[in-house]
Amino acid sequence: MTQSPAEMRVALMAVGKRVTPDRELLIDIIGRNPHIDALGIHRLAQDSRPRIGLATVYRTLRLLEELAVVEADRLGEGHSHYEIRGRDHLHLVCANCGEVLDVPSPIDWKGIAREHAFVVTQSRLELVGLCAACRPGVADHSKSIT
Amino acid sequence: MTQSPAEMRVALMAVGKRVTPDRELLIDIIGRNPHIDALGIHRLAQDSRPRIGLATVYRTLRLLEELAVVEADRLGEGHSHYEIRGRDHLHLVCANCGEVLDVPSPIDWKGIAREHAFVVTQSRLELVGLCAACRPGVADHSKSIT
DNA sequence: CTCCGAATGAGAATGATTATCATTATCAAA
DNA sequence: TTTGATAATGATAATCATTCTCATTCGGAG
Ligand SMILES: [Zn+2]
Ligand SMILES: [Zn+2]
Ligand SMILES: [Zn+2]
Ligand SMILES: [Zn+2]
Repeated sequence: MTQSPAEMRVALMAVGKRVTPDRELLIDIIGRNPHIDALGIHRLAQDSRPRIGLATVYRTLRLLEELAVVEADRLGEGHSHYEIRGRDHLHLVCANCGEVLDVPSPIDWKGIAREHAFVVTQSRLELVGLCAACRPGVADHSKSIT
Repeated sequence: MTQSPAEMRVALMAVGKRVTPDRELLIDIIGRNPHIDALGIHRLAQDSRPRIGLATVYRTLRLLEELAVVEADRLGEGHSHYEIRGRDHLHLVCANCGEVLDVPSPIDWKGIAREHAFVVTQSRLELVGLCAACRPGVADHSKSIT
């Protein structure tokens, strides 16, 4: 359940997919930028490969999700953010500035799964609120709530 | 942080919004059908008020979300599902049949919040996996994964 | 009853994501 | 290396959920 940019190569080959330059670049970008979104990935990718299309970004993201190499989270916004699948953790999402804190997961989902005869394959946990910098009384950071 | 179809009336009036027949009907439907989606709500609403528009459903959902009367969850799918805000709980979402189990939340987010100087206003917790009926080796239920 | 702002319905617009299709890249066999 | 089969890609159209617009209707204060 843990992946690294290098292990992706194995995951791809395991299902007969090619390890292309595009795919190596994209997984590398995601690895270096936790919680980045599709457009952000595309923008960064174009620095190295100007002709890469947005469709390839989405296609690759979906493929890597299916291979359980990356995972998507909505993080309170209307689109997805991606990160390499790693240690189980939850997200503290600031509703004001968008800051996302990764916190070790306090959930014993093995126990919960056992208790409910449920096979857990994925956990999405997020707490939305205000980060220290955005506490009431502090000047706006960026994406203020209307 | 807990609401009932009746309390909505108070919440609406508190911010100068009207308690219309549409709104009463919609909140009632959501109350009776946990984890229902916008189209489902619209379909049921039309039984009582054939002329109600989908826009009204979405407008009302957004309003009730802002008033913290209902909350939305993605539940693994590409659209939102709604339920009345009640006891803090997490969702066990079956990736195969779509079944959603509500489980009391095992998360001490007060402690987490304190620890990270974070003011938590909302928690979205879900575990995706396979329910008892969909365990490997069991015949398909409905929405099988491709 | 009359007036005005709130609420609604119908449909256009938007934004994210996916599908299509013609073209290009890859890799193995000849 | 050339060829041929197949996977991957780019450009763009299509989809899907949700939001917006605006003309019309509704509801309640006066
Ligand atoms: Zn903040
Ligand atoms: Zn994270
Ligand atoms: Zn199931
Ligand atoms: Zn629930």
